[in-house]
Amino acid sequence: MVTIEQVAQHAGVSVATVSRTLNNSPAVKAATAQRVRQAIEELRYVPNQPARNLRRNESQVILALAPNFSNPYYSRILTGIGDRAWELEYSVLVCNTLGHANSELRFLKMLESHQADGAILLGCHWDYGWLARFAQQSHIVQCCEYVPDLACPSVSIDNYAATREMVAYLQGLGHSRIAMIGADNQYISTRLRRQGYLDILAEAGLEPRAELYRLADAEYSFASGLAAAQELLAETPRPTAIFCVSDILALSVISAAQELGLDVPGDLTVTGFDDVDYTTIVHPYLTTVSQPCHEMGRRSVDLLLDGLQNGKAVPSERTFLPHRLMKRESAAPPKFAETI
Amino acid sequence: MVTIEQVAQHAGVSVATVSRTLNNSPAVKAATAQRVRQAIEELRYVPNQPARNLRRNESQVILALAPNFSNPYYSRILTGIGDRAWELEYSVLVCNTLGHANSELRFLKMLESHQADGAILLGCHWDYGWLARFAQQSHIVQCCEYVPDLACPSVSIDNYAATREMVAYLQGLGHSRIAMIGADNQYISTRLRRQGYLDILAEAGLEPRAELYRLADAEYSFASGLAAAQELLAETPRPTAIFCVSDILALSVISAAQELGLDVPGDLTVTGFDDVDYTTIVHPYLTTVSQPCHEMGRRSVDLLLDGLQNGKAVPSERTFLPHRLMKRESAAPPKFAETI
DNA sequence: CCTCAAAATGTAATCCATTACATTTTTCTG
DNA sequence: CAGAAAAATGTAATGGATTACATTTTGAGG
Repeated sequence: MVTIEQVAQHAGVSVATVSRTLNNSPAVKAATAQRVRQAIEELRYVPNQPARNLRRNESQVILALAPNFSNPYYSRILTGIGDRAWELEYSVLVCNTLGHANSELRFLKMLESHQADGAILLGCHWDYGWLARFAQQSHIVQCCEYVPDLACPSVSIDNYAATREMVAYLQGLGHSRIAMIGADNQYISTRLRRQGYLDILAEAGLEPRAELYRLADAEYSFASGLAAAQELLAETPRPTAIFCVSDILALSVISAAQELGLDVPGDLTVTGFDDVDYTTIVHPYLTTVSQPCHEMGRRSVDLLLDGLQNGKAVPSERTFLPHRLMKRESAAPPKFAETI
Repeated sequence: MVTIEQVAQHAGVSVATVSRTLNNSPAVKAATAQRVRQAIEELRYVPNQPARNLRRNESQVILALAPNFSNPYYSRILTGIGDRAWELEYSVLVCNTLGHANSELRFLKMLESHQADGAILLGCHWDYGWLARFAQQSHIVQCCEYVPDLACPSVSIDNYAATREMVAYLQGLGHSRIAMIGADNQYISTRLRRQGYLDILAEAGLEPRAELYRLADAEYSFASGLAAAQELLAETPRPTAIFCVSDILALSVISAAQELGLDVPGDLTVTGFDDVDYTTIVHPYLTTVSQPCHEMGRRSVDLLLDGLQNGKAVPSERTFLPHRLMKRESAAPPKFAETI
């Protein structure tokens, strides 16, 4: 292995000069730098990054913890993170936690052992005391979700506003019997969407009915969506619209409806959330809320590195990025306009 | 920061003893180890991993290069890689190359700079001389794809056999006008699937016709599949079955068919490849070839670490994992059985 | 209780780069 | 051209662990 020492010898300078040349220090004379660069070239020297990092006490690595990056929603955010990190010459360690606390803990310990400089958390659990500790001691940014009272910057959309907008849109189409499929998890997005749904109903003078609010499992699985949909569609009178907190759930509702011979959107309006790829693969194309996933990922990186470089700027700044209502084919006015 | 020295002092031993305790050396007396562990506990000491790695000349990190991990096929393999690495206490740096040569190169350079111990390549490009160099100097494993004459182990399914099986199945259903949508890339899988298709047609005494073989773009995009499908469906006589080299392409064919008022599988049989999640979200459920993605990922890690530990075992061993024909709804006998 | 091998522990070199501080070289001024 | 300031370079300490080798401790056997 070629070391900096050998380069120094070959170029007839000291290791300090080689190091300075490597780091583009202005203190090196152009001619000397040239000689050093040539030596590097000739010996095919590649600096040992870990050695450098040890000395500088940094790793140039950031962690990205996600429950499951097979989920296209997360994978798009991770792509954004990866792209931005690439531009800034950082590496991203992607950690599939599967929502397991011990996975999250083990990955976050890499911060303590100096294997990573900071972490971006996508939809991680926060019921553990140790997370608050990490947030204090390390550089952490939350993406998609955030814990309200955690001193830790976050990037997300305004889930409350987006939900109100969507449900208001459905009301505007003439729907009044609007059901919702939420999810059995503690995410702030889930809570805010539920609140948005309830509030806008209330504002329209509609009593929210318990039988029109169902839960899918924590991971928004297709199967659990199917079950919830079947229950909702068995109600009489049937809801004319179902607002789902994820696109997969919306697809499961469409599937359940078709199973019953119902036409979407003719007999039933269905809306999703996130706007992942497969919302426009088969008809009816899904009416949904589009999140700027890629940008959210990029922003998280910027926020994290800001903190790393300038020493933890604003501790718990909340960044909300704009969402977009994607009006497509799965939502239409109800067949028999109801009177309110 | 707490260092090993402080632990040593606190426990009344030397740094060597602390280090040995950390690494579970049998040379340490049980009582001493106990004292050391207590000191570690009390001082909340966490070893500096980069320092250790520098000394040991390893990083405990492996690279996983993928063209695009938003693609569910890759993301499932990456999940397998991540899971196995997690078990073996390795970290995985996931690199989204987008198929760009300079991205691949920059990531692979992390091997030279000792930031990673080895790399797993998923469907990367191989037209560059430097890749052969890396394969020689570093520990690399190919997953999904492989370059025939590269001395580098690989894990994949037998694409040739799988394709023959699928096309034979279609022939068995009574199809003789079987079209294919391939992809405009140099992957060995693409080549082998094409060859399998051509060979089995030939063996059935059927002249392969150029107008029944179309190409989607290199990334199997939905849009390019749509275009190819439209061309194929405009042929007269129309093919009765279309074999696609990816599930997304198959979905695009179904979409194109429905646009023309054709029923799948009534009027047209469509098959995919890979068996990603969304093959069973809407009807008709896709008949396709299932790849053991998760296991392929896990195997790649094992193969890589074998090489790392035992110093490059079998240089270019090819591992083929079993695939499975998933007979579902999108394939059926042709409506008007043709005579051969 | 002595001797000696085995077991346990310690000392110091090592991994490879960065950087504070010291030293030399260059440049500029009068 | 001397002398001082500025620029360029060098020396050696440093980061935090591992480990070869040296040393001390322990315990068995006589």
